Amino acid sequence: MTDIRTVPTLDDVAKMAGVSTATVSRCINSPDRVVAETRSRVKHAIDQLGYTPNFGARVMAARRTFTIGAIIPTMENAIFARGLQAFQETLHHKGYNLMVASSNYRQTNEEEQIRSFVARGADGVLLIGHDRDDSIYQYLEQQDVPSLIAWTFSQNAKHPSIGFDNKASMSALAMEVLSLGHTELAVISGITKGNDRARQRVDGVKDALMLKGLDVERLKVIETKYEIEAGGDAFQTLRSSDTPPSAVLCGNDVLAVGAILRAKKLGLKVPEDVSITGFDDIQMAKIVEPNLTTVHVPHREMGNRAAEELIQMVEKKSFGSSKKLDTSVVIRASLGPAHKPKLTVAAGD
Amino acid sequence: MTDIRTVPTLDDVAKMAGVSTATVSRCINSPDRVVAETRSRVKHAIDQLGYTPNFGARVMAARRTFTIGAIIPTMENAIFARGLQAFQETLHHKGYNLMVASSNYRQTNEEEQIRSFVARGADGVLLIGHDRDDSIYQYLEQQDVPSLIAWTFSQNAKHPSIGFDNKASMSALAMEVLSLGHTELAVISGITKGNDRARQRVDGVKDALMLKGLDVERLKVIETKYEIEAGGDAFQTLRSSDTPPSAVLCGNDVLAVGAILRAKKLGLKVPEDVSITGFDDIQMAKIVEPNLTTVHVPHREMGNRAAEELIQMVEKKSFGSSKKLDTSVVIRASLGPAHKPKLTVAAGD
DNA sequence: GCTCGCAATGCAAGGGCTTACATAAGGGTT
DNA sequence: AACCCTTATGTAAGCCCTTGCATTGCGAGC
Repeated sequence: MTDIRTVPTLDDVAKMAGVSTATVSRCINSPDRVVAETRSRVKHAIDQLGYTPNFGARVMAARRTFTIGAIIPTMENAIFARGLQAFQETLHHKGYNLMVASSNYRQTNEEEQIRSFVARGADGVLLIGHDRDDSIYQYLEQQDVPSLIAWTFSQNAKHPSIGFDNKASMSALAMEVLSLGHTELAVISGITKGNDRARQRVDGVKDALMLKGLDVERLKVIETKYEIEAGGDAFQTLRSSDTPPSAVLCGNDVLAVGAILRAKKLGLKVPEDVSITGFDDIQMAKIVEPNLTTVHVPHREMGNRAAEELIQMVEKKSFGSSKKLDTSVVIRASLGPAHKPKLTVAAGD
Repeated sequence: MTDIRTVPTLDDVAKMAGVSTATVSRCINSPDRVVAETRSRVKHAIDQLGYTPNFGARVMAARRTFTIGAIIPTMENAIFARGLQAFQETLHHKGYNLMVASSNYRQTNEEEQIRSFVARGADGVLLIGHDRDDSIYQYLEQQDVPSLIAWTFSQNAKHPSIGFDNKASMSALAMEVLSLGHTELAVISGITKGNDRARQRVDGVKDALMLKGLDVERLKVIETKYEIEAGGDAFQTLRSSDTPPSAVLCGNDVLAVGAILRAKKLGLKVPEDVSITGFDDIQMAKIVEPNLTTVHVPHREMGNRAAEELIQMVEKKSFGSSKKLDTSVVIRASLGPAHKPKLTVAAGD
């Protein structure tokens, strides 16, 4: 009956349980260092008082926030949403909270967000892709905040990453396309500047062409925003060239869906008149008609593993190890054999 | 040349600028209380040292974290992802960070997450929908953490909300359906337990039936998870009844897409054989074939406004005011006039 | 010229927790 | 029985800011 109406502190719990604050703290943070009987006494007191540790004090004393920051291009793209969902689930499981910010594919935004997270005491940060200014990595190192890169994987990068090989995956897909006799290929890519994933996907197509002994120079590449409409516009541009491609490989499913919709609008049949492929295998791929041939990426697994690895790095102060996840080419109706369209193109202009 | 290799603190800045720590603090937090000349001196010192305020200490002293928590059912549904994206953007704009957790439509999870966020010192929390145990609201009140509810709106609820009228919106859609002559309606709903939004949508359909003088009892309602496959299964169940519905209204677009895909798989034509509608107007609605008739919801606006309102509540300690946003029925190809399937009566009686 | 008020700044008290180190108690060993 | 080691717990020193109150300095009003 002393202080009614005030938030209980460690001290209160300690007094109630007849132990020191250190013991209470240990009960909470490393229970095995306290004998069972004491522990139960403390627990009882905690319940009685409805005690919750004060976050600020804890952060200050422990120099940890149990918070992980993730900076992704946008939550609106299903692939990030899905991976992030998995990431958060694992984080939560291990007692961490997730802070999220989005960069909108802008490096300056990303940098600002990183600094903001560090200032907010994030124990670690998850970043997408390797491409960014070196000063940011230095900053993170100087501030002693571990970072892990996801949605891509590269063996020889300086920083640990968990993801897949964008180049090889795209190359595998392109090989499938080429094996169907297509020779006139085009790529609708996302903006490659500052986006190694987009760049690698384009490179993957080039790899395949080289492997088949085809002329890489003839590959048409259009870069545009990752939006449905943009994909459609790019497709239309490609079609209106003198030598319209018989197969269009898109940098992701969103662009591919845009291309398919536009193709249909132009009166083209997919894949009879033109084959179209995507990348990511999001839900839409199985909804659009024809269903989209694409590269399947294990987004959830990536999110889960990224969380585990990052926590390792935070807790064990390990440097972090990279992990490559497998992707698979999923052949669906949007890809068909090449027919030389001759001059039967109905659309055009 | 004293302590090399250590993170600079307020003290260091103060010494360097030749002022007290209080002045430095004021420079950062309320610059107008410091004279310009001093301010610039301090700024200079901050830059020189690369000083960043220590988060923990700051939280502890100021009793604020500038962090807002949002607990949503799942990031994987585009409607939450999109709203959340907007929410985060506005938050960031105003100097707040976003913490995210997902409940997977489970109340117990949600409660745990709420407590976790409060313990982590969230300045406010964003919740989805009204349905939850009263004890949670009490807890939030007792802990003095303001909360705002989104994705729904109800005038007379005890708690402030920003969203739309699920019931009226669905009712408006149902009226459109009924006006096309459909009499045999069915609903594929999300699980309504603990989900007022789902419940209200079903109620909206019932409202419309009553308004038209039709028998509400005859409305078939199936509840299932918000997943494509589940929507398909539910559709199939409905079709296999003795009196298959001529129009199926789905609780959201995901279910509707599932229903459409399954309908096609079963050899049915949409909307000739059966009309199908959704709710939310996500991207998929315009991709699935036929395009989906649905209710358009201003997700981004909702996210932005929710952020503004919640910050108001946090900073001004205001109770928070509710705001209803407008939705609109979007008629697309998946909805057509009723034909009595067997005894082909012309529509429009 | 003196007093008063106000603006700018300084002083120093917390704020609640973690953890290195100190102490105490118990048990095994010789 | 003396000794040492281990285990359980206590003591108290931070951790680094914010902010109420105190102090100083200056111009205006009388």
